[in-house]
Amino acid sequence: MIEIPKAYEPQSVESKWYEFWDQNGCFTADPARVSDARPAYSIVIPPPNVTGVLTLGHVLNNTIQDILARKARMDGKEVLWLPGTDHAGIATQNVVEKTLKKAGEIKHRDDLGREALVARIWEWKEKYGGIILKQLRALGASCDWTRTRFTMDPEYSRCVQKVFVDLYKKGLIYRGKRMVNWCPGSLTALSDEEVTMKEQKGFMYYFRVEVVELVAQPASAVDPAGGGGLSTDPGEGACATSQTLAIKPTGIFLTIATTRPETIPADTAVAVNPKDPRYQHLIGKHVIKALPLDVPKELRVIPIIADEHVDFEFGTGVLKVTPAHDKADYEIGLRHKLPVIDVLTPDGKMTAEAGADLAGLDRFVARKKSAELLEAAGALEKAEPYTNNVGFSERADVPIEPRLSEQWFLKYPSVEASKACVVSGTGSTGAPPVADRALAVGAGAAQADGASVVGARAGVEGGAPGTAPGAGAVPGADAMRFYPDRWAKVYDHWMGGIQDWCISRQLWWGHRIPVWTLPLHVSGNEVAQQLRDYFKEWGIPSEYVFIEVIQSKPDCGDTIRFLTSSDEADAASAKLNSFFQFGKFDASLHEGFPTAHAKDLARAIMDGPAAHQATQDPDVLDTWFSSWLWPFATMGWTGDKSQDSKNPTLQAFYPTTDLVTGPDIIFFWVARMIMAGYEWMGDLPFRNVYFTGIIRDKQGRKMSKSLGNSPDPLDLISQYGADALRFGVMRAAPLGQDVLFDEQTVELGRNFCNKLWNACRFRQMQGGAGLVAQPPSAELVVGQTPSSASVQQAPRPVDPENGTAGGACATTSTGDDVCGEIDPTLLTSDDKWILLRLDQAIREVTQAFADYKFSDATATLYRFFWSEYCDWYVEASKAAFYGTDDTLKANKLAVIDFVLGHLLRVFHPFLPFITEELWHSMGFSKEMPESQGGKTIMFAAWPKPFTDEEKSYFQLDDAADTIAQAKYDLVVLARALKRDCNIDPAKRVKFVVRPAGPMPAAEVEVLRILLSAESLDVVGSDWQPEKGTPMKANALGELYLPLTGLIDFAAERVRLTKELEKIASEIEKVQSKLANPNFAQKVPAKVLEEHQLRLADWQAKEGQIQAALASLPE
RNA sequence: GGGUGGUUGGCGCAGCGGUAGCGCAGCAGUCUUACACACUGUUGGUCGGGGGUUCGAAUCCCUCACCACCCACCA
Repeated sequence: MIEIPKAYEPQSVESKWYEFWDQNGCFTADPARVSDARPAYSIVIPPPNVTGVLTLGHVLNNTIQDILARKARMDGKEVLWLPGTDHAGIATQNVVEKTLKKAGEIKHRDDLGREALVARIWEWKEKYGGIILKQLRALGASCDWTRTRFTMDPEYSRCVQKVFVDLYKKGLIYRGKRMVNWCPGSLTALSDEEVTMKEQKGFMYYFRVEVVELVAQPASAVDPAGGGGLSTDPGEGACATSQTLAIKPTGIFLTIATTRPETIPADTAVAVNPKDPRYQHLIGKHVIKALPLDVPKELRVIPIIADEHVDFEFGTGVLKVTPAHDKADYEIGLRHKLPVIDVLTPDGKMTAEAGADLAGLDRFVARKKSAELLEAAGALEKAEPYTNNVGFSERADVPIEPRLSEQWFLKYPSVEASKACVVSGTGSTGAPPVADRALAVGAGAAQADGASVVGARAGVEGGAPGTAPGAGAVPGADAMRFYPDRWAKVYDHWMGGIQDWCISRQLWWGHRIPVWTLPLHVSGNEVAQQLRDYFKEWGIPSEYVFIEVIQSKPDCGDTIRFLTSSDEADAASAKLNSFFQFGKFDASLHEGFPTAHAKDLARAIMDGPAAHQATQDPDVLDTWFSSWLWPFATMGWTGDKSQDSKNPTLQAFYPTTDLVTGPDIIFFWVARMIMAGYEWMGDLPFRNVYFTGIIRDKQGRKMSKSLGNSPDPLDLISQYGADALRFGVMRAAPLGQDVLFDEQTVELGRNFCNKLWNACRFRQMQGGAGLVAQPPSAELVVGQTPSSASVQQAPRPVDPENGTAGGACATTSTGDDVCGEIDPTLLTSDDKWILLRLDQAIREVTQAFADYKFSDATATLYRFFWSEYCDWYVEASKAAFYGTDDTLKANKLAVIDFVLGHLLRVFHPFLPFITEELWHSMGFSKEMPESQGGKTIMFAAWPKPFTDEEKSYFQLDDAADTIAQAKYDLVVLARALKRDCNIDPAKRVKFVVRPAGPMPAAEVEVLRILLSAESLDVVGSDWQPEKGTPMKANALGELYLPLTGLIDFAAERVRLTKELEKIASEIEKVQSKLANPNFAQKVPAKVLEEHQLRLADWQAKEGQIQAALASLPE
């Protein structure tokens, strides 16, 4: 006999079952099993950073995914939950660089060099990377670990390269010199999305400049504005021609407001609004820049220009134009052909061009310094405290610098198709959110043209929300839903104003841009053609390599640009690779290399300076440029249509069903995945997107290391158990709202598990010991019960003590010799009540799933299990268990088993470990066929609510429900009565009941047990209580608490009067409503009736109380 | 500046047109033979302010206030 411990101890249970699931391949998805009867369900994990460790955010996110996956398995779907990690360029490189620096191995990344550093990062990744995936196991995540992917897996890299070449060929990727967000901390360009605005306190500096006129010398008619003196190219030096201009002071001063005085040396104009009457007359004149002071005035002359961009309300209405260091200014510079002076180094220090006073200083030090310089020169008018928004690098947390640099940009593909493809997801009435799909639509089969998608949207807006928008359309091409749907607006807004994406990063860790350039001294076209022939000879298909001749500077020869999605496994590509690494050209002159051609080529290329070698672009791609392919690149996508159409995984599981992620990456990731999905798969990447909230502490603050308010989930798991953490977090996480995390909620989860544990223990004790050890009975297979599926699903645990008094095997009157069969004729009102509650709970939880309202589901589970099952049903069942009627006991056990068997299954997605443990130790697993719960509860069928047939089979009518409910109500009233009469709650007292209708002895006993009464006498209408006996009454009858000689009449009078007052006020409320002539006239009949009933109800109570009051002796 | 979400008892939330509910916490009892990680009972709210629609409003509309987040090149 196995004794269940008094308290649930999760630790050993959790590791045991996780190992069991894992080793038995329970998480493994097999596309071959997908069929009409077994639809596919898929989720791809939002890949955590490979450097990541588990946070509460991950717990929230992955618990939801796990719940969805487990529910889908119980629904009989073939489930793929695909895990993996992201290489996370900047973050990972930073981590490893820091580690190396800390260890004193390097001072700077250059100490190692590119190849060595990347090798070290790989080393680090192999050793420490993906810890988080291991941690997810502790949480119970049912990921298909056999399919774990990394965004820098060779196959994945090939996808990235392929996509790059594809986009390039489509003309969507281009290289250009643009203003980008430059991170002086990480020394790389960033996308707009990686910049977060922060309010910063600083100063608005007002400084004066003198307006001058320039008198051109006849000798040199140079335009001072565009003059070489202010040339962009420092190598060409200051333009001496300016010196020949005479400066004529005007005595007029302009005051300029700026927050960045350190950029004054980089100003190349001063702008005013052309409509600004204050300054119109100055347009075309010049000013002398205030800085740098060590440059002669003549060299600091900049023009006053007119530009609409200038807001004359702001500051002084005069804008200093710094094309090198401000996006808007750069635009102005372009419009007015202004020169660009860069005074900042990549790491944010002032260059020599900023003047001797500032050169070498950090930009923020220089800001103060330049203010001082202005002040010293008498140019500073004032400095006012000022708060403005400054863009920060999300990763490095330093202010970014707008910086002109040469980068790769992407014009987003499939934008039109991706726009407005999201429909409202609120209504639960619509198509099932968890889309059932038979064989998934593969690439090419689906048509997601913009028109049909937009049409779907229009239909919804046209007043038919919730109707399946894609109905009639190509399967798989219907729209996507966001939960909560308000994010669709955010998505639409972003899609509407979409800007080209800067995809190159000046880092070493990542997907290196698959572009090589080869400067030539000969005709590019000729060489290009030669090369194409060459590749042809090698057998390299043209789609693998793209060759073009690009424009070069006039004094140089042509440059050839190659793009290739190289495949190292491919012999031809190996040649290609070695070819591009031109330094190794000679080494490649071995067998198979067409020597003649090679020589020609070598001559063509190498007949020049050594610098003229093919070099690969040094930059890597933005991490998101690989993650946006995640839904299909993880499934073995190749981009080759015929190959992909034969890929069972892709065919079965793409598009994925649900995506669970945070709204903070809606642009970074979600939107881009949608575009990528349309572009390369011809279909959206997922049907539903669930946006989690953000985890905050109980004061509503974001979790952060510095605040120390972010508990380690693993600590919580070891302290409370994974189920407890899951349940706690889900309870606290309503759809669409941030989660205020309090450890207390995990404690509550633990208590809940413990309660569940003990509820099962109670069942074990009633049935005797040894449930576990009992072999399964052959005849206990599903399919023998009367009507229906759900009854058939009801597991009936093997009774331990076949034949004993406590056993469930007492033959029931149905005539079946099935153990634990519920005999409907023996069901008490309590039994029927709990079955109805169970039914209701199953309905609610199932609906909550359909709506993605997991906190609703947990609330229902909590209520049903704790408040209804434990507090009432189990307590009531003790009447039978303490009694002597074995038939009744057996039937009671059958009901309990039925309820627990369903309960465990409904709980399983939320509490996978404890439910699995109990499923087995209670013997439920022995009841079920191997594939439907016999082996693991994971594949047991999700409980269904009762059908009408089943309800009538069990005679689950409202009457029984009402009786049980009234019984419990009366118990509550009686307990309160005991308190009101100042009776020690522990004292067992005698009650007397006068039932309003017939009341079987068993019911009376239940009532007695619930009241924990010493006795409960049933009396008839002829019985008269002693005057003033405290009484409570409801529809069930009147309950007296005879207190011979103990009644405090005065106290009782007070109590009753108080009660009467309350009732009177309720009556008054209803009456006044009914008295309103408008009310009776306008109100629906149902409401009117309901009010009248309520009134009658209160009045009846009033009568009872009044009678009691009247019976009190004077 | 624009947008979104929120404002219901001490805390966290539900209710979204017809008797203001739940869970924690609090308070008072109880080691009642599943569970003190429990049980029983119980105190707290004119639903942010104002206006409107309605027989009736926490619930719909308008407006204001505050909080949070997102977007936006105001130097």
